[in-house]
Amino acid sequence: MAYWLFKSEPSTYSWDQLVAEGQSGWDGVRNHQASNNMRAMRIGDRGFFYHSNEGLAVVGVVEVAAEYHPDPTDATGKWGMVTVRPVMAAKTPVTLKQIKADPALQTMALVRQSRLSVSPVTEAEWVHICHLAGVEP
DNA sequence: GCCAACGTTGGC
DNA sequence: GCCAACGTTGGC
Repeated sequence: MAYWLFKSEPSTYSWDQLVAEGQSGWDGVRNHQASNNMRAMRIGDRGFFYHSNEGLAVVGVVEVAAEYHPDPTDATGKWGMVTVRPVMAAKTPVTLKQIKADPALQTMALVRQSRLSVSPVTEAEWVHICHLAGVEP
């Protein structure tokens, strides 16, 4: 199983909306690196849901419910998306500030490539952040 | 194929 | 609201 991190601006699409809807296509990604990360996802992979711009924290855990398939919002047919569903909310959101201050998390793509909206997370990073968030890895 | 101009993302 | 990082576009 692999681990990932999905960024979303809460004003555009929030954790609460995902919980309310039960699942969602991760549409709108128009960046090759982010798109390639989604291509590599398999059903059952887990990801952190991160609020960017406002909140600036990991707020929940999601699971990949459908692998890479066409993004209906893309008229060109070139881009795809995965479908995710919420697994559990973070008991304690893990802020970007915490992550940046944590020596064990400096190598995270979130820290090193701040503009990448879908990024990989290592197992060590996953376990570490789950502990900070108060959820079972 | 290079690079300047421009647009977007996202932290501060 | 500003600006750094970075991707894309278009002229040459």
